Amino acid sequence: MRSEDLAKLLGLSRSTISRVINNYPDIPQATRDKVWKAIEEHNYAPNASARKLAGVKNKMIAIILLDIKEDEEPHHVKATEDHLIHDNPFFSPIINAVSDQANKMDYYVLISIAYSKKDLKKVQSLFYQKLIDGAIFVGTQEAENELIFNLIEQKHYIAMIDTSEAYNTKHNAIYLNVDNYEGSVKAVSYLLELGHTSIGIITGNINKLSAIERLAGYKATLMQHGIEMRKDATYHGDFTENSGYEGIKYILSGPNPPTAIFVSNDTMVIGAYKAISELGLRVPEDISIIGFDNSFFSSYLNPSLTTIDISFTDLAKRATKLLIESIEQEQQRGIIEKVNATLVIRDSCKVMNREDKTK
Amino acid sequence: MRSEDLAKLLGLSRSTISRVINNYPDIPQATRDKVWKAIEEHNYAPNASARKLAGVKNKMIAIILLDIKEDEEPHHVKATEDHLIHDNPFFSPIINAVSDQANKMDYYVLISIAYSKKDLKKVQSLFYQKLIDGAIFVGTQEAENELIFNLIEQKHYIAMIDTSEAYNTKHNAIYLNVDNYEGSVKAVSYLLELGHTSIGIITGNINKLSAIERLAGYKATLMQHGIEMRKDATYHGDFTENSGYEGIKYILSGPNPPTAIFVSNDTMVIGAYKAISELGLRVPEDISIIGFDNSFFSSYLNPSLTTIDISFTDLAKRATKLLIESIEQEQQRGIIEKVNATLVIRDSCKVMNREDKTK
DNA sequence: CTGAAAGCGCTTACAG
DNA sequence: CTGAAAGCGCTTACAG
Repeated sequence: MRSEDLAKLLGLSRSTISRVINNYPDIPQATRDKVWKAIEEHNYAPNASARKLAGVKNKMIAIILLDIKEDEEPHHVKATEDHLIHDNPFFSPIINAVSDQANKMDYYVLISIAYSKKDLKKVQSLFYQKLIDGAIFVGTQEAENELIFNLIEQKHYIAMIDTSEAYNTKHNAIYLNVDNYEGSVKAVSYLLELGHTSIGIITGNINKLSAIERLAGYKATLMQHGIEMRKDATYHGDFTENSGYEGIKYILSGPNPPTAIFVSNDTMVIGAYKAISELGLRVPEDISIIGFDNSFFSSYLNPSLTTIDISFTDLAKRATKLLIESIEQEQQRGIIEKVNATLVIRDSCKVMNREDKTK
Repeated sequence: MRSEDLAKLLGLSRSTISRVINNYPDIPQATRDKVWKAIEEHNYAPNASARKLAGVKNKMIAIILLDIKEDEEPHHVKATEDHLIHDNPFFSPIINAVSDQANKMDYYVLISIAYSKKDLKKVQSLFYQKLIDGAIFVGTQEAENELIFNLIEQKHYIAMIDTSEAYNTKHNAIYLNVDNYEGSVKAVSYLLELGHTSIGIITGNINKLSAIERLAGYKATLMQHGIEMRKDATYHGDFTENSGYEGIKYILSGPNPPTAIFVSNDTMVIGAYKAISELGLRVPEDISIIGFDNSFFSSYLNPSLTTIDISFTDLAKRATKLLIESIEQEQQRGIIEKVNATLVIRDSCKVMNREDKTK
């Protein structure tokens, strides 16, 4: 069914059909009703390609998940031979939130997962083919910057989630990031409130901004309370389960172990719990543990993990909203926003009482 | 950049540009090279809408996640005020696998999550607008059937994952389902092999095909071994965490509790573990537990859960492959396939030794 | 081998 | 208020 057919059926012209569909004024209610009725009846919908070609907006954005393995593996990602990345705790909430927000604003969402430079070329071509009006990139690394910055310079609308915003001043794009610093301040402050004064840390991969910021928040909070970082309670991990395991073995082997440990992400906590159990110790009775990320599994750990939630849902929604607004206004925008990190209290940290402290 | 511009630049006609892009024969290698070089240089890509309008296929499919709450809540789904469904363990692996398979076959993927009848109308319109060539529906329920069957009759290409295939004989669509029966046969057989002879069950919501089939496999396997189902070791749950909790309390309160329990999905195991812990018992020393689904969290439970894996990845890949093949051949196909369920052995079931048995 | 032209199904000034 | 016509950027018979 084409608009032509519908027009003939009703004794009208295509122009009129088009006008009622596009809500032009100056059309008598009677024709309006007649047309809409026929549209419903015949399941007519204007051909999307024809509309687009005639100048109407697509209303389509893409969400691009990057998992490109040139150097090291990104955060939390374990790939199988098949390149599946859904183990990434960001995956579901981000896609879900983008989809919902876009839907709410009447946009379609194309999903694309890029594992290689070649896949990235395809992403680029989404813009050149004018298939999409804009895109949200998740998890870009240094190596992808050039391609993305090119796109931005070519006046395409782009939002980036969880990417260093170092370049923002030069680029008209939307950057949404986690407030890692604030998150670790909250984590360490909580431990201090519980009465812990000896707090160790297992850091993430210190090449990553997130690891650096989380460490900085830890350090600053301790200093503010007149506590110094202890070398023997600090382990440089890399965000993997195994480094959490090693970290615990290292830190708890000392003569005077801390009473609490800030583990820089939840994935490392899995290894940490294993090591603690092997040492015959218990969480939180013998050692308090706090994580970071509020990964999907953290409430299923035993004991359930007190951690820092960084609402990827919120991040994704805001990115989507800002991107679509920017598209609708036909104006590129340079925006940096940080999303709050919040403490999620569960069962892995205990209150210190006097005996514990003096012990 | 339009093909016209490129043509002028090269002193050729649009026809020729189009012919090299679409790989027509009878074009001298020299012109081919010249054109491709210019295409690369100028980031030219044919406008997708124009191509589509001129008759070239879209190469776009949609993945439709249904979560419509007219009667009861679907399987495993907890919705927040925001309608997010990403807690569903199917979510990530299915989207990821569809995306990867489609990408491999050079198709784009549109994602749509439908929470209401109204959303479903939008999905319908994806077809009418000719935005997509076909779609994969996940988790449809009775109420959505009419709309989907209409689409099928209108010669649209459709695949359905995890839906009753009862209607297949009437409809030319691709149905991919889990072999629930085989899965529970495997679960119960494994318990029998370990030496358990007294095996309880917590069923799922018995209105659902999956719950019925899982129960049937359990019953049949016991019968085959000359064991009868015990009323006092059977609890009718509903796939929720809470019903797992209640089920354990009920079954283990009897005078002669079973040594193992088949819990019809992993979500209920979370509740079951809680109840067992409250009763002061331990898994698997005091009671063996086997689940179903191999949900993302099952390896993080403590002890890690022995369960049945139903590879949604495989399911989704096959559905995608079949759908796209059907689109390419321009022929609707009626296909039903069941995907294997496999046993994943972890730490929640113990071997029965003689003392246990005679006890 | 390659160009001119029709046609895909819309939207939107332009007339009336 | 509404129709006829141009135009969006391609592809593809049709000629040559």
